[in-house]
Amino acid sequence: MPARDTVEPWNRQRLRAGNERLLLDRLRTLGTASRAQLARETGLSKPTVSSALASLEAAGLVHEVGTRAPERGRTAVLYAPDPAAGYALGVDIGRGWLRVAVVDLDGRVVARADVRNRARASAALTGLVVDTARRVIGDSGVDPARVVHGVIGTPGVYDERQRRVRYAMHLPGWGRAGLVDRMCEELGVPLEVHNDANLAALGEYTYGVGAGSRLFAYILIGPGLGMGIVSGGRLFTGARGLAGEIGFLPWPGRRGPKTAEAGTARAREPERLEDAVSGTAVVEAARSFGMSGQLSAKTVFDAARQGDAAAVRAVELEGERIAHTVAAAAAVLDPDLVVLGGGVGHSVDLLLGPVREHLRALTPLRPVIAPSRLGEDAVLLGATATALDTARNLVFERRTGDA
Amino acid sequence: MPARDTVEPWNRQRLRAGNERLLLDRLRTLGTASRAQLARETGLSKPTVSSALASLEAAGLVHEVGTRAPERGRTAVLYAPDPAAGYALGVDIGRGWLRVAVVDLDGRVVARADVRNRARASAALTGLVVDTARRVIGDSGVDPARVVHGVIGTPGVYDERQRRVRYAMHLPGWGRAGLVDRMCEELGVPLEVHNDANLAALGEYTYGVGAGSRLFAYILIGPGLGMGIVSGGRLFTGARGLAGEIGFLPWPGRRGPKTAEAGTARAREPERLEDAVSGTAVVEAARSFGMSGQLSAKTVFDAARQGDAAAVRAVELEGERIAHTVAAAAAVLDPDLVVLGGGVGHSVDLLLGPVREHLRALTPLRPVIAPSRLGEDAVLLGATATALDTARNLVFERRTGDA
DNA sequence: CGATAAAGTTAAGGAGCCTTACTAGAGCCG
DNA sequence: CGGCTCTAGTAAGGCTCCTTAACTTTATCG
Repeated sequence: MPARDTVEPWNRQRLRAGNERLLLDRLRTLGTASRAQLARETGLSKPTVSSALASLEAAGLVHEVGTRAPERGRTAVLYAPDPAAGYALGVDIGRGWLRVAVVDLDGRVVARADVRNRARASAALTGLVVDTARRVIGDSGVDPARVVHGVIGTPGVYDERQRRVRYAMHLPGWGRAGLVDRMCEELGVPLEVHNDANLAALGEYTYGVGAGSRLFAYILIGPGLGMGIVSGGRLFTGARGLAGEIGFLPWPGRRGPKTAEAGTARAREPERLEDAVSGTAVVEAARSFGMSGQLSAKTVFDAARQGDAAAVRAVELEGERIAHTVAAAAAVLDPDLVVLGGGVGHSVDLLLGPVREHLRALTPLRPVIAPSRLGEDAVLLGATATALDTARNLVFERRTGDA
Repeated sequence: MPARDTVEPWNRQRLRAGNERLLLDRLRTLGTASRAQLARETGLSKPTVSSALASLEAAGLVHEVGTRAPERGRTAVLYAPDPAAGYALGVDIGRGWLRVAVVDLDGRVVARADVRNRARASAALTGLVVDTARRVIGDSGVDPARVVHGVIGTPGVYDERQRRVRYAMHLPGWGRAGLVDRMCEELGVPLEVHNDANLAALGEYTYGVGAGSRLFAYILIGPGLGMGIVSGGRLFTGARGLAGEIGFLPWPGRRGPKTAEAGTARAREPERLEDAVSGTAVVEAARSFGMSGQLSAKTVFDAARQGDAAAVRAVELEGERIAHTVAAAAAVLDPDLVVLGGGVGHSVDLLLGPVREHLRALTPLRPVIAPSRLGEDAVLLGATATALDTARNLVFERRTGDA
């Protein structure tokens, strides 16, 4: 496999930086450790560890946190990364809710807000995001200058060139150019934008059931349909960031490979897989099976739980369609785990059975299927996890500058 | 994105090795360069380049290859990597043909053989591989000890634990355990086994139309159906090496999402996508449309080229089914390029039109679709490219040992 | 033939790591 | 209680390898 990683020359400064980085990372995974312990674990000599750790402490990235007495011998001084050396911002812009959180470098949430998103225009939405973020940072008591990076999760894909979000049909006005730049400016925090399904996948990988999976897929079923793919701990985005846009999967409802010839397209089938699987599709299916009244995905699932025949059939159909989606993803990606989340997350217990059953009929590849553990928080936590990663890098790289 | 790369400490020796590596890699991409030029390009100082290059030369990895006079000033001494510092072996085990090639470190083929594979048992096949490989190495005039690594391409997936190839239905006896170990022993060359579609993808990426693609998919249509995925220059294999096993894609012929309810499974449709798209499926389709006689995929395509109505319909159907495959892959992976290869490679010109047309109806995502440039050689060249990469690493790492 | 420019070497200096040898502190044991 | 032993951490010296700067060599140009 070609493609090298590093292109920079390795001089002594890089050597030093590399070792400090190594120590800091090890300290983060261990939580707390003495110098002697770090020397044993990293393979560096004790003097080197002492001096590198002194640099890190001078930069404010690390500090003493107490002592520990070994079974015999001198008590060791323990060090730990300083969680307050920087903060990261996570934002989840959904159709119904706006969620914002600030986390410290340990990943702990220090402040959070969930507000209803009633914005119907771009200016209202950006204003709401900026105001809420300012309020959350204020609530946290953190110096705003210490918030070094932010990540926003949203439906659609951010186009770096045009500086706008594309394919975000459910958020009115959100596709205008320059919105993110303006928020970035007003908040004074560098912002990145990522697809919500991708972030949910990363969140579930970092804090939820995905931990340790070699390749896992997170299917986000809400107002829309999306999939996030995490491969070896990294997001898999495809050539243009559109990987996992499974709303576009070929779907017999649209124009089956065989019906093309005969021209016998069937009437009531939705045109796109997205419309067939998303939350609104459940409602439509329930209606076509005879349910009536004010329906939402939640009420249909609740009715199915009560044994309502039409609702049960709608849920069954939804399970079948999800199975189709999972089967396609399994054949192409070979995941060891598929997580179902999003709006239907609360009702995955009802769906798991039908999905697994139909999957048996569709394909011999059967990855483990599990419900989301983070539920509605997956996108937000994925955003903070991503921002956290960048923030840790930034704080480390700036360590020589000021402090 | 979490997951760090290096875990080892950076001491002085690693520093030196890293810089030598940097120089060697740069020399490989440039082909040939002077010391001053390398110093400018890598950012290392001239004395460092001189001394590191002297080490590499002492190890036999690099040598002088002449001089070049700049516009003004002293003539420069040019260096280049020594292609004879090691060799790599590539093997393509197909149902009809066995292909073996030996390449030098520059990737140039120094000897090659293509023989018919008539083996019908495991012993015959391993014997044929070993004999042919020995013969090719002999023909090349290369010291067998200098062949440091080999890669074998085959249908199916190699299971490291059970030490056998799985899912290779078209090769009788090839699934037995320990075969690869035995060949490795008899040849005295470390061997790896990879899926043929994966290697073809890598071959097409390295030497063919895939060059520079951020994410590209190679669909191998032959006796079977497979897909290789190259992401950022690296093979994407999924959790268990089964990524791209698109023979398992859900296919309405098997049991469409809708026919499940109505129970109106249609008669003549193949059960699995693999059977519907592979070369033999073209023959069956042609037959069902009225062609008769001794048919092969090639004869059907030839007849279509002549205007035979039944053959044209069969090709049309094949194009439609391939479009289904491409659409599924596009929605999940977002490739910027999809290459069609394998046995149908010669006839891709006939298929491209129908595939593109049906794709328009299936999905708004339309990656570039191109025919394979390497044709039947894709698997073999992918095998040599993969073996070459390992061989280069091995030769570099052994540089201090003997030489 | 001297000025200029580029390639490459030599010499001096320094950064950072390792090893060795030491000090500091804590428990155990006679 | 003093010495022994074991671990943590520090100090000094040495080694490797990189950089800077000056110098040599060799080519072209006026």
